Formats: sequence, C-alpha cells, structure tokens
Amino acid sequence: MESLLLRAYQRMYRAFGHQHWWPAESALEVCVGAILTQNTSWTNVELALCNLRHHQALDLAVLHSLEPKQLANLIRSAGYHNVKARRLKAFTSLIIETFDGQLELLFQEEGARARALLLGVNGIGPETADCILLYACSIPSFVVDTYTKRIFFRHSWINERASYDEVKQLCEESLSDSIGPHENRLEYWQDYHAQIVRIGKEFCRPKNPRCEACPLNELLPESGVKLSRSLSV
DNA sequence: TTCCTGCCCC
DNA sequence: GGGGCGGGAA
Repeated sequence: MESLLLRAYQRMYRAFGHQHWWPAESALEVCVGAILTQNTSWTNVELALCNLRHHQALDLAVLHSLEPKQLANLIRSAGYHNVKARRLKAFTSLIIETFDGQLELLFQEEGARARALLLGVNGIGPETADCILLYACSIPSFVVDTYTKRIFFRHSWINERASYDEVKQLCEESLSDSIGPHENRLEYWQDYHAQIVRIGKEFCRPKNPRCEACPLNELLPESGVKLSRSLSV
C-alpha cells in the first residue's frame, strides 16, 4: 500500500503539478472556508468569503460580535447559512475563550490536543478539523473527504464502509516514510489532498467517471476494465 | 434536476 | 442509519 499511494501521488503530481493549497489570504480565512465548504461547492463558498471581506467581517472579533442573523445573511451563498453561522460563532468562541482571541496560539498546541479542541466545537467534525490543522495550523494531519473515499474505494484500496479514521490512519502510515518531491511531510500532505480533490472533481465523479483519461487509470485493480461500481460512495 | 471538499440530532 | 439543513451552478 505504501508504494501504491506514493505512485498515485506521483501520477497526479505529474499530471497537475503542485496545487499550492489552501487558496486563502489568512489562516482565519482557511478556518472560515473549511466550515463554509461543508457539503458545498467551493464557488459558492468564494462568494460568501468575498462578501465577508467586503463587509470587513473576515475578522475574528467582528465574526464573533455579529448577530447570528446578520452573519447568516453574509454567508447565504454558501448554503446551510443558518447552521454555518452558528458553527462559525462556535469556532470564534473557542478561540476567544480558550486563546484570548489569538488564533496563532492554536497553532502552537500539540497536534492531538489541537485536533481534540477543534472536534469539541459543535459543527466541526473530523474533516473540517483536519483541514484547519493541515492548512491553517501547519500541523500535518491528513484530510479525508468524500473524494478520498470514493477514489480509494473504486481502486479497491479500502473497504466501502471504511471509517474516516481508518482511511486517515492508512494514509498517514503509508505516506509517513516518503515526502514525494517536497520539502517536508506537511507540504506533501497538503498537496496530496489537493490532488485528490482535483481527481474527484474532474475524473472520479459520482456518475460517469472518466477512468480512461484519469491519471490514476493504470492503478485500477484490473487496468483497462471498466468498473461496475461507478455509483455510490 | 442533480450535485456540491459534512455534521448534528433523533 | 435517516432526516434536516440550502443556495448556486451545470
């Protein structure tokens, strides 16, 4: 499996180049974006981020002070705006109450503790927490998402019902000994997830996957054979 | 119409 | 494990 996941990365990297993720101007923007993009396409999130910035609301204290209704209106384009407004404020509450409003103090926590703190926030689950850790805190924590599971399952690298933590552990253990073409593990894992997203959006789609043109095509269990399991996951 | 880098609550 | 949350783009 080690060489398999490594070879997968090499193929994606060759096809797409370094993705330079996460696209954001600040660590806070990464955190906000990670919450807003839950089950939501990124283009809709960008509209919301743009709107927040335009209202000088891409700021911890401002976000914290806004009325839930006001905040929901600002992020309306991201969908689930009422629940996400609540989640954003739950996140700002953590930073303000635990770290005196200094987001950088979260970055200095030990990885496991930072993750536990994030998971303690209502509305932040494992994927959102790992995105914040990996892309905002610069703490290596592999991100697993629906794309990861779908791609891995279709390639028979995981069981269909594999849990989040199982897939995460598989990736972290498999990729710990190599850093690909990068400087370090952090950059490697950041780019690995970005490449996965690229594959998931452009090739390994829910319906009508484009296996023939996919950079991972040769890593299919039976190369060249069209998978019957093109739906679900 | 479907789909989108989830998560919580029942 | 099932339902609810949701606007925007294809």
